[in-house]
Amino acid sequence: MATTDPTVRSARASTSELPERGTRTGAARLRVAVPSVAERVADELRLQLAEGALLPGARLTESTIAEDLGVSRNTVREAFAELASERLVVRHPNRGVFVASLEAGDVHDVYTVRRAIEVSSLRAGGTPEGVAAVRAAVEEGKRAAAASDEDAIGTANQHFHGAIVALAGSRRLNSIMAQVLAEMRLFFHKATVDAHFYQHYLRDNEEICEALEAGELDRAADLLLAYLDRSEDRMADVHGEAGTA
Amino acid sequence: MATTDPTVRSARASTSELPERGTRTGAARLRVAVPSVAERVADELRLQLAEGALLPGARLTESTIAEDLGVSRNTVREAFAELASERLVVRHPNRGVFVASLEAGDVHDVYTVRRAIEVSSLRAGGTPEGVAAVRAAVEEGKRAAAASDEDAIGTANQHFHGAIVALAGSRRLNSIMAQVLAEMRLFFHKATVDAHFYQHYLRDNEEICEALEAGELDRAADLLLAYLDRSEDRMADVHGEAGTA
DNA sequence: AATTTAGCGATTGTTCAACAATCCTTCGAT
DNA sequence: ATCGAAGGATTGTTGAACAATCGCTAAATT
Repeated sequence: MATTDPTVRSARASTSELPERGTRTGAARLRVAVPSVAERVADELRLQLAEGALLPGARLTESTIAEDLGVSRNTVREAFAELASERLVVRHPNRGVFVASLEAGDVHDVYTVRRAIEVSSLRAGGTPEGVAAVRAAVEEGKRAAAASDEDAIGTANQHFHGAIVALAGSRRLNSIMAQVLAEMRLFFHKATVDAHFYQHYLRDNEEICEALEAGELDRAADLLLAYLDRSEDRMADVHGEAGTA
Repeated sequence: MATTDPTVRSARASTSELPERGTRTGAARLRVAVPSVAERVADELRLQLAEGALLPGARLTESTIAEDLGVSRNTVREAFAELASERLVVRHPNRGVFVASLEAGDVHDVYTVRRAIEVSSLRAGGTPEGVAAVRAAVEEGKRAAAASDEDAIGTANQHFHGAIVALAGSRRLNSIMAQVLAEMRLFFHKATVDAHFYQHYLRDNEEICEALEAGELDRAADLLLAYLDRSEDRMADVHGEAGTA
């Protein structure tokens, strides 16, 4: 059992104060929608989550975060509500919130969502710009591979799948996909994958992209489906499978 | 433009106090997870939303709801955050939260999500119990039709589609579908449909169910897809189409 | 010695009261 | 009639307070 220690790396955001919001002396020049403090707190936590400053299982203490970020506990609470709705964090009533961690079952669950959303979106075909975005993500991945930039390869891969979902042109699907990708990112920190983990992806992505560009949607969809299945297997391996039930 | 009047029916929950939670004198017999006050507030609002006590576009004033439900403004705020994450309510910064309403574009968007999720789930086939649940929803609809119970027919229809998604056995897909259905329910209040609106559904549902039971997943999926397309068209009609963009 | 019990400290859940910021409206000036 | 300046109302955020609950430690019981 790779159960993460709940006390590991409890939120010590040290001096990471919230970015000032320009003190607003010179009047809001544009109706740019200034994010509320609660949102900025959520953003900050999301960031720390994404870059692995907060590991799965870590406990987030309200008062600590409130102090570190210089906001009220109540505001932190609202931020928690947001993160919880995104499944990035789990609330244990009366015990606190903890950084979420994908269990074996969750991996399969997440891939079930991805299969549904990505395949359906790909079948939509999308606009030429949409297809171009997919192609761009493929190239981004190739460049990252050429530079042997592990992190960039992973990012490019997420861009690729994000671009596929974007083909459907649905706000809701996009936001669902964004959440799923955020969840997976969380998981990847536990599973620091080695170089060739992503290498396979690059070829697959390109092949899918080519089929898409050629308008062979069925073939593209089949390829994507196969890719997702393989990817899930690999993820399950990394995690240490325990009977998906 | 059927723009709903923002002041219409602002939350006057009158005497709808929150249901007491047993005062907890006799110690919690089971670890039944007592929902927090914020959750109960969200539940109450969700209920009023579902039964049309709060119409789309209506404004929800923090202080009013706090008083009516006998809770603090801060707690109402947390409830709002939850509802907003479910898209049942929209936050206009510094202006308040309003009951969400589906615009023309949203209808298409919602159906895009449904096509992705429902078709994919149906293709999974599911367990015998899952299929039985689908069948049960069909029968429920028939009974409701026999009794000419408009409301019950609609409910049965939602059960039917919920059961289809449940075939995939994915927590996440289920919760996504639940949200989508909640959004649609919201919309239906604006579009009080006439009797034969649902009548067509019953035949379709049964046909899909039969294909599913026969193991003809591809055919079932095609039927479902066609159904969703037709349903979207009808919804768009009711709404008063304005060019889906 | 092992197990249960009781008590303690810490943290969450919730309330309350205050104040700044912002928006909408109304009124008044031009 | 148009524009701009108060005014009022509501949201956004804070800080402090207190009850409820949890986990742990130490005492008490068998």
